[in-house]
Amino acid sequence: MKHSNAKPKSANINVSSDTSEADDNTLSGRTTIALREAIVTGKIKAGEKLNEPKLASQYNVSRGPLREAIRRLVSMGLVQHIPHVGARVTPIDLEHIIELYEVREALEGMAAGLAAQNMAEDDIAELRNLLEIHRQHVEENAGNYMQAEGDFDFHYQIIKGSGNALLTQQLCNELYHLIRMFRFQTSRFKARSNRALIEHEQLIYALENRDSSLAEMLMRRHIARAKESIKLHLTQVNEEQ
Amino acid sequence: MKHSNAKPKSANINVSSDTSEADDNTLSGRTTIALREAIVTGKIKAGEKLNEPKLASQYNVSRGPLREAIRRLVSMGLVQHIPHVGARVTPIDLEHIIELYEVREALEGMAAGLAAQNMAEDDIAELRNLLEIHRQHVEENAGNYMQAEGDFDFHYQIIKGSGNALLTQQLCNELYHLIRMFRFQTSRFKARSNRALIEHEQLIYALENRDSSLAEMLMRRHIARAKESIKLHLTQVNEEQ
DNA sequence: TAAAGCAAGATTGTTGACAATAAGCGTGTT
DNA sequence: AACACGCTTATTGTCAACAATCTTGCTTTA
Repeated sequence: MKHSNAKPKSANINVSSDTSEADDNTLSGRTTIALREAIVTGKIKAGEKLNEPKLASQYNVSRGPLREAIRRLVSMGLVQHIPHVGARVTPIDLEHIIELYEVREALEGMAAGLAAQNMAEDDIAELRNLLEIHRQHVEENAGNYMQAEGDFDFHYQIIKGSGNALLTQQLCNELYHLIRMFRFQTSRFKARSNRALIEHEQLIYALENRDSSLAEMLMRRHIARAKESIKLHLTQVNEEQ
Repeated sequence: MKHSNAKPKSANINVSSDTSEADDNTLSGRTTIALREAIVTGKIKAGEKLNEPKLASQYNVSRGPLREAIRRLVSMGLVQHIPHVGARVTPIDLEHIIELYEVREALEGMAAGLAAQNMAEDDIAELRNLLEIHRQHVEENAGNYMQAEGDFDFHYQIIKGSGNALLTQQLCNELYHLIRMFRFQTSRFKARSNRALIEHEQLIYALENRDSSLAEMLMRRHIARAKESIKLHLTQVNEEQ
């Protein structure tokens, strides 16, 4: 919720509004969101232990709701839990990231293909607007940060456009925050902004023409390229050390 | 756990052993498994409400562990939960099933492609044994029930062979039980046994030849065909009513 | 000196009671 | 007679205390 202040309004329409979390007006629900954001943004660092009594007093709740929050984050993959030992924030290494991008490639590829079949004309037109906003941002700010969030909006819209609720659930509620966490941890690597814009434009073209297999192929390549880019950057970093 | 008694040993090596559930020696862990099986096998019917005090006394646990079990099943998609209202077993309709098979097509397609690259020779050889066992069962029993469980073993092995832990987690721990629940509810439609055997054999061939794109394509078609078969059967049923 | 065992402390798992919310039912009003 | 309001009851959400388990540091022994 914090980072959305500085964003342009139109680029923020759907990211945090329809994830069915605002209406969770229960203590454990709110604690889940608060804890999740703390972990994703790095306020609680990767590998750090989650001490129940400590965190409970910190968030002004009892251990009950806090435990429930932790379990939900476990099911998202943000936290690892060992019985009778405790929970700690999932430490992410290169291998995890690659696995994540392979799953995204499969899932979002399918989503793009379905979106080409099912997405409403208006929603595709909306994607073009989004693309223009992103283009402006890249030109103005030399493409950092905003681009990442804007990129999410773009993917988000296409996933929703697939019309597959399970697919949307898996990507937007489960894996989404894992991706966010990773991006926060490796936010030093931005690049690929212009390239991504071109790939997004091609994708919109495929959607407009209702070309399902092309849309799927473009999305898969788009994500596969991002994966390769990350692999390259991160292995370089490892070699430096 | 019940159905594994009658199965041949080699076909049961990995289904319920390495899902990291046997070692969850905590009350909530055991309750999760018990409740999950009750839901999957239909002892608790689809759409039925989960009353916490009632179930707690039924499973001889307090409400705490039981609530935790329910939340885990929610994250698996087996149960739906509304704050301050309660939890009920997810009612499955045709649309849900189609969505599930689309996700499987994407995920297992990717898994097959990766398995062609990463799977150990011995494990591929083991698949051939599995196939022969299945073939015998189809011949002997005119292909019912066993085939479904045997089919799982086959897919299970390939998914694990992908070497992608996240992919395996998503399919074998999250979606797997949703598929099982659906199959229990629609167990009247068996068919496709011979066809499935042929498709499995082709898939093994692709894996043996390390042909990644062929393996992916065959797996996707295999699942897409199963989807179409179900769609056909279930729409027929609806028309009858 | 190093390794094994033991004991104290801290942490997680579990329980039953209390508070808050929603559903169902009856009554009263238009 | 139908609708709306409020009360009762059942159910979920939350809490704080208790039990079981693990970790840690120290002592003891080979």
